[in-house]
Order: sequence, then structure tokens, then C-alpha cells
Amino acid sequence: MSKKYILEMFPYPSGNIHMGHVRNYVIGDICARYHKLKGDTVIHPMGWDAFGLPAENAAIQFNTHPQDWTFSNIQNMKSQLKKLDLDLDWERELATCKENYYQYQQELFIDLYKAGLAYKKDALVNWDPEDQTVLANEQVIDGKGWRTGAIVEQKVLSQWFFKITNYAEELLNDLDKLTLWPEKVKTMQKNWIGKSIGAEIKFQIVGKEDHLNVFTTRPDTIYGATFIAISVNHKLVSKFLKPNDIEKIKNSFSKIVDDKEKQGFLLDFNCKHPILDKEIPVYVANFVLDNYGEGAIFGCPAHDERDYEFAMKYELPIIKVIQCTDSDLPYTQDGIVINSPLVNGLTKSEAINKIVDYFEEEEIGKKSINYKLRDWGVSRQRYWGCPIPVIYYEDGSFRVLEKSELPVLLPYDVNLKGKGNALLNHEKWRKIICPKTNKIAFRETDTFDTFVDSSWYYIRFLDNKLDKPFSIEKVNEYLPVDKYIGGIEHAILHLLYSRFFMKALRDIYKLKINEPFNQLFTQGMITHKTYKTQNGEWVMPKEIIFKDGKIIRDNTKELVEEGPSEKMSKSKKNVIEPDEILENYGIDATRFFMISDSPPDRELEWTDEGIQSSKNLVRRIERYFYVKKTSLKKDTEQVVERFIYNIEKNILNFSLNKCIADIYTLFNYLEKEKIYLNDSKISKKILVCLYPFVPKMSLKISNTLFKSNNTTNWPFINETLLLETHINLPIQVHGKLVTTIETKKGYLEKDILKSIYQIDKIKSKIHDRKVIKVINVQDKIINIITS
RNA sequence: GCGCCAGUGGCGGAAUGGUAGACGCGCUGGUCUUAGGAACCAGUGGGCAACCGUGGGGGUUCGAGUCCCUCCUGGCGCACCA
Repeated sequence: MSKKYILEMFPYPSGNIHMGHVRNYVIGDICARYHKLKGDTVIHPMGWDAFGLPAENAAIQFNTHPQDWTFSNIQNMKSQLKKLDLDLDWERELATCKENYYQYQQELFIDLYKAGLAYKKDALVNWDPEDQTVLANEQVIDGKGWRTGAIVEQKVLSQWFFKITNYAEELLNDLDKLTLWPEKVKTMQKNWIGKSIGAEIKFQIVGKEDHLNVFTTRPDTIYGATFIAISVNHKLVSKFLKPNDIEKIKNSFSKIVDDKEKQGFLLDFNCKHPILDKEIPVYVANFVLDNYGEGAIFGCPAHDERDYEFAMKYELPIIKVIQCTDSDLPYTQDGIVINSPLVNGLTKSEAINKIVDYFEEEEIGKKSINYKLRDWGVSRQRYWGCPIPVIYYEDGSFRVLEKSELPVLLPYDVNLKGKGNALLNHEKWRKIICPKTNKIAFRETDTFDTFVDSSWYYIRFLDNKLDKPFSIEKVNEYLPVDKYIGGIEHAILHLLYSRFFMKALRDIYKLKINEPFNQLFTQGMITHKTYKTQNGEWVMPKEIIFKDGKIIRDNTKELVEEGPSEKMSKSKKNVIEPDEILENYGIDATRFFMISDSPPDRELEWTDEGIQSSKNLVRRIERYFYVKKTSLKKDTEQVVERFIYNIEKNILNFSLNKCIADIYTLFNYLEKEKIYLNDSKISKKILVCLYPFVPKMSLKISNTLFKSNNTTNWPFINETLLLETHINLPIQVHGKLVTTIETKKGYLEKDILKSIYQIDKIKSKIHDRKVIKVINVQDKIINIITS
């Protein structure tokens, strides 16, 4: 007996479950039920990702409160989930917006802070000046606030960060250990972490005390450096340029339409080339990223496309330092180094090593590793989130609260219709007397990014009522999650943050767990045909009728055009409501259809024919079991054993569509051979196998036939019955199939060849040629080669 | 532009390098009727046939949907990452 922690990504309580949830949870439920039948200790919890912006928006729109709205949605969605016959551990339920969840998150924050993994720094945010609030990137549309339409400003705010970059290397390396994750997700995370190995090089500014550092992956091209380019946000820019001039540069940059077009402003100082006795100009350039590397680069136009483009525009010298022809410029591939006295004749990697060694000796540079991954900003200027347990004094200093001072509860009485963060405006909640210093203090009014909530919920599930975040023993016993099932849209952020959390908590609490999710399965989305009227109005599928080969909107008689199948979305009105489907087709057919028509990791197109044929299958199976018993054929047991074997194999592979094929194959056989099993032992076995897929129907039939339910063990497979004794042996001539013969397994080659040569088809194929070779793959195939 | 994945009947999809198209949908013909969102039977890659068929072209192999090279098409991700 082993433990199986099977988890589906918990939903945001938006109000109603949608078909995507149904598919997600049915897939997980089939796994969970299978493992229970196998006798495993199964953990299969469900909860609510309950903080977040939609609740605040809904509260304003419907004149309610985020908490009331959220709780009522949870209640509704829970009742919807119960209709799906999901075998969930409801006693483990949690909602991240409840005190007994988020107060422990506040504890974890304190631990992270003490471990040096949480810190404060100034950072740019999207600021909506009209609403006086911060917007998420996806709420900024064409540079304007999604709700107000006001032009969004970049504003510097002091924000809390988690030091995920401390774990960049481990997060990257451990991807290789996640053998049961989709390659695609691992690739995306790898790119997101974005490790590059290179060098940091110091450029002295001529005539000044200052220097600047650049990061490069191509130190071998240092002799070809003909300019320096820095970001407009580089600290030297604000040091040497007047605010007015900086503003002008920024304006000029923002006016560029083609965002790839290069623009630069020459500064009135030069840098000294680190090796050559020459000076090179310094530009402020729009294509230099200020948040990557040092926010500064050296330009080597001969061997970098961007630098080349820039050099052409500003007529800067182009010096070849890698062997190539002029027509190849910019030449960015590997090659032999030239025009570089220290490293001439070397290959790229040899030259890199030698140059870096030289820099280190001369103390003008060093080997350096850079990551695209940035620290995780977790502050949100929002009411409906977990309060960050920090207070500020009037002198600007702050104190992270002690665990004994927790929880910091969200106040219920807030005004969400005012401008800005409701917590900031809640003077009574905000202003306190610090119990330690007796000084006036103000609470942190930012709340956590909701990705913090979802970074450890799978841990809290193990003991959702404990008076601390988690029990170390249970974490070590039940983690990692064995199968984690959810959408590909969480490939990066949620999964990376969770991996970071697991590792950080491991280090703080000395846990034995390195990774939170052993196997990740990303299910495909559900699509549906789209329908549009002539004037471009979307039409719901249930509004249309088919008449005389045309599609018509029933109530208005407008002509409707059918569009491609797309992800179900409210805006395109191609949504199918789970409640209606359950009403019309029942839970068993719905569950069958969720896995019928495509492999679970691919998209599933919703069709009326699809759900209907699932319904027909349900009825067919039910009908079958109630027919009066007949006797078995000699291969019946073998067929059933093979069915059990295949179902099991296909559940374990997540090839659930093949399970449906197995079910059809079995019943096709039984009905064609007129074998009816009724209340036989074999029926019992089959019903157990059906149970993970259609528990309601399986139980109903079991109760009728056996007066008992069938939550018994998964059938033991008699492996000897799986073995075939007779086979259909394909016979090829020159690798082409000519015929098949029925034979016993373990035939002797020379015996079987005798009879093969008697077959007319074979005779005519071989004709008068000589057989020069026979390939006998025992019990598989025979291939005859002639001259 | 870079990276990843995929291309198989009318459609969704099956095939540890060994009988391509399992299974389903749809379609065709038939049966039955307590007319149902049924059910049952037969058929269904193309071609009259020999044969031809897994996006195109090469290659490896006794044998390729599967492995290698190359091109085309589609989807997803990243996108000035120095």
C-alpha cells in the first residue's frame, strides 16, 4: 500500500464552474478512484483560491462585499462540484481568504523574512492616476487603464519582494529531475529562468572617477567593441544628465513606432577600451534593457545584429574579430578569432576562457552568470488579499510583526468605492499603537499577490485545521503531490512560485521535500464552434437551428455563420453550461464525454454528437447488464482479463480516451458473441473497472445485481490468461505484407516455412526467384527475401 | 526572428521499428418498433483491378507513420535577454 496525493488545481470562486473545471476534475477523479480501488492511501482535496481582484470589482458592481460575494460563490460552486460525483476529501477543504488560512501565510512570511528571503525595495508599477491604484500588466491595455481609460503611469513604489533568484540555479537544475513533467512546461520554465554564462567587464570613464559594468556572453569579441550603450534608467544617466534632458530622451524613445528601431543619444564622455589603448563613445540607447544584466552593453557591430544595426545608423566603426566575409556581417556564429592579439587563432570558447582569465588577472572583469528571472514582487495595492504583517513608524522605519501578534485580519467595514486602496483609506484599521514601542504606527496596506496563496495550499491541505502552517511530519510523509492536474496556463508563474516556496520552506524547516509536484499533467482546453450573425454579433449555440442547410438564429430568424472551434468563452458565447448538460444527459454521460473524443492533454471539441454518443454508451452498458445470463465462450475470460489490463495501463498513462475505446471493444465483443454476464463474478470485475469513470452507474448496477456496492478492490489480473497461445502471423515478401496465417505461438521456423511455401499467394510472389534470406521475428512476423 | 510541439480516412483519433487506420463520430444500405436524443444487422482510406496510400523530397533498415537529413504547413511559447 502506498500513498497517492492527487491534486487538481483549485478554482477561483468566480460564481460558477465551467466545462474546463469539469474536465480537469473528472480526469483527477478517475485517477483518485482508481488508486483507492488499488488500496492506496489517497489524498484528494479541494479548496478555493479565494482572494483576488474580481471580488472587489464585483462588490462595486453589484453593491455587495468581496467576502459575501466570495462565500456565496464558494457555496454555489461546491454544490455544483458535488453533482459531478467527485470523490473529494471535503474535510480538507480550505479557502485562502479565510483567517485560518491566511494567518498561517503571514507566519510563513515572517519565516521567509527571517531567512532573508523577503525584502523591500523600490520598484516600478503601473499606476492608474484616476483610480489611484496599481494595475496588473494584463489590466493595462494599449497603455491605458482597462476600467478608467486613463493613461497609465510608471510609478516608483516601495514593494515587498521574495528572493526567488536565490534559487534560480536550483530551480533550473531540478527541472531535469522532473521526469514526469511535460517537456514543454520545463522548456518554458527554463527560458523564463534564462541563465546565461558570460563575463562582467569594467569600462573606465575617461576623465572621471566613475566606471560602468557591462554583462556580455561574448567576451571573445571585446577587440571588436566600438561603442558602449546604456539604458536610459542607468544610474550614470541620472548622475550626469539633467532631469530635463532625461525626460527629452524618454519622450523621444516613446515616440518610436516600430519598437525594434534603434535610437541613441551620444553622451559627452567616452569610455576607455579595457585592452586597447583607445576611447569609445557612450550612448543612451533605447534597445538596452535596464532590467537585465547591468543595464549596459558594449557594442560589437561586426558580430551582433542589434549592434550592427545601431552602428550602421550612427556610422560607427565595424571591426571584424571573428573570421568571416564582409557579406556575412553581422556574423554571429562561432569561428576563429582574428584582429585580437591576445586570442588570435582561437575558437570562440577557447577565446572566451582566455579573455576572462586575463580580465580576472588584470582586475577589469570577471566570469559572471546572469538570469532573466527576477525577484518576485508580491505587494498588491488591493483590499481583497492577505495583509502583509508589517507596521511602519512615523520616522519611516518598519517592523515585521512577531508571530504572537498575528493574525492581521482584514477589516470587513471598508469603502471600496473610494479612490485607491480601501485599506489605505481605512484610518481606524491602519493606525495603531505599536505594543512594543508604544509609538504610533501604521499597518502595511499592501496585500499579497494571490500567487502567494496558491504557492503552498497543497501543503495546507495535509492538515487544514492545524494551529500552525503545517506539520513537518505530514509534509515529509505525504509530499510531493503525486499527480498534479491543471491547465497549461500555469506553466510558469504558479508552478515556478510553488517550486520556490517548497525549496524555501525546505531550507527553513529542514524538510525532506525538494519539489512539490512529482508528476504534472496539463489537460487541454474545451473548444466549441462559434456562431456569428451577418453583422458580427456572437450567437449562443443553443439559440441556433439548422434549416434547409442553413444556420438560423431561432428567435430572430437571422442567418448565422459557423466559425471555427475555439476555446469556450463568454465573449464569443460558445459556452456550454455544466448544469444544463448534467440536467439533460446525466453525470455518467458527462464524465464519459470529458475523456472520450481526444487524449486528455489535447483540446476537446464539444459536439452534440459526442455527448449524445456518451449517453448512448451509458444506456447500452446498463441495458447489457440486465439481460439474462448466458454461458461463456472459451475466450471470454481472456478478453475480460485483457480489458482489465488495458484499462489499468491506460489510466496510469492518462490515456483516458483509450479507456473509452477499451470499454467499447469489450462490449462489442460481449454483445456480438451474445455473452451476457448478469450477476456473474465477471460482471463484478467489469463493474469495478467502470467505477472510476462512471461511479454512479456502476454503483447502481452493482446494487441491483448483487445487492451490494462495488467499492471493492481492483481485480487481480491473472497474467497467464493474458498470454495468447494462437496468433495471426503476418507473412511478408520483401517487407510487404502478402498474407497472414494462423499458428501456434512458439512455432519452429523450418516447419512453418514449409507450409508458407505452399500458399498460392506466396508462391506467385516468389515466382521463380530464389529465396536468399528469411527474417523470422519469432511470433511476430516473417519476411522472405528473394534474389 | 528564436525555441518547442504537431501534420495519419469526411471528422476526433489508435498503432514497444514488424498486419496502418483500433475505438468513436459521420455516412450508405437494411431490420425492428412499447416512434426513441432509440436499438439491431451489414458496409465504409483510394482504385474496376493489378496496386496505391500516414504533409513533400531524400536516407538508414529485411521492414519506416515511427529513426536521421531537408523542405512545406499549422499551433503554442518567448521575443532587442547582450
